[in-house]
Amino acid sequence: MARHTPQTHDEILAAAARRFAVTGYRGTSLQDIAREVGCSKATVLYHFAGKDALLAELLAQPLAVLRELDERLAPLGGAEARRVGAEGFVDLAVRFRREIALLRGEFPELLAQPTFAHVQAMSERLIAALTGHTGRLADRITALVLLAGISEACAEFADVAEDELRPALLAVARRALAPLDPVDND
Amino acid sequence: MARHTPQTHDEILAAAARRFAVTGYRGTSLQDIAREVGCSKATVLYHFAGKDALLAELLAQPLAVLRELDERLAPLGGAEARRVGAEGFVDLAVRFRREIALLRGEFPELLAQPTFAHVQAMSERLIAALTGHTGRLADRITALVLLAGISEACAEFADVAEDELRPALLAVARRALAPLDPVDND
DNA sequence: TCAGGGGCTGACCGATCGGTCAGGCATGCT
DNA sequence: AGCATGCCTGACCGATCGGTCAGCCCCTGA
Repeated sequence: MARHTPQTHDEILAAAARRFAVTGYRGTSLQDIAREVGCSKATVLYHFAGKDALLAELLAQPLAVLRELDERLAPLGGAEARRVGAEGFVDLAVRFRREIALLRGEFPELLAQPTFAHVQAMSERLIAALTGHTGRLADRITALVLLAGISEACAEFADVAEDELRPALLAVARRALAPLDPVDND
Repeated sequence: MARHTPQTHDEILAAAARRFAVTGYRGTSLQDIAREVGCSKATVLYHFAGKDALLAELLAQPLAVLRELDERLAPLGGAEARRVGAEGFVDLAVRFRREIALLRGEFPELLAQPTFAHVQAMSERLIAALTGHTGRLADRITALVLLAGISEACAEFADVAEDELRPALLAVARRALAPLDPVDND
């Protein structure tokens, strides 16, 4: 039953990603992951400090990219913040749609944990950027509809090719954000 | 500790709605609900057949309205289907945003249960209606962005007044759907 | 040849879950 | 008074969760 190969670490990670994407983080037990890999639950916990460590490793790369977008957005304002924010987030969501899928709906609960507190702060700044920092409620509603909608669409259409998903999402974002700042062209 | 009043049923229901909205359906235990009511867990299960019965009763009304929208949508096509679908769903989401909030992200898992199989079918028909039944992938992506985004926005802005939330969401929906069928006017 | 260590395991732990059950305690009808 | 009924409870159940631990197997290098 045992693989006796040092790549077990990666196999566990891949299996966890698959299971999380189907049944969610909470809905997936270490037993489930172990069964999919073909090893024991203890082996999973030998390679990873805990269930949360598994999730953290799976999310490390997309979170790093999100942080980069956050920093890129910091000095921007108005129409440019909106454009860069929208394009940056669509790109992020499309690239890491499998990782987004495995968070499916557990965003609120998981982000409430102190481990991911900075993520919540970043997403709030992203929403502010998408409004062009107007602070108007209607604009914030629009921005949230886009962020949540794009995330869910990426999770749902995980099997669709990037170059088919990305332009469609960009088009929706542009349409939804279009009238926010009429000065904007391009 | 006991209330000894026949309205315990309603108190449990209200407490469950409050807890579900904060920690989600899965994240809320019968103990949590009982503690909030000030009764024992056994009392909760005396008034309700099970945890799922609690959820079913909380969702009964919004699901009935969704079914009504589904029937209203059945004979429609093209631009009219899109308009009625968008307005109907925004109205539904705004009216029952507290119920939507308590599903927060658990939609996929909960709707996967056979109990809610018809809900999934209805939401697929709703997406088809929002595309004007074109069947194009880009249109289906747009529709899903809207459905998921509006749901999440309603959950997030549960405290915003209806007459502030509804027009903002309708505006986003109209903007996002606008170019789908250029023949459409109004 | 044999010691050492990395990889892996079954057995086990305490906690918590949803749910069951027999019985207590008022109240109201006969 | 006696009985039935509705409401509620503590104690308990089996299942499952994430996580721990002592020890086994096998490969490697001295």
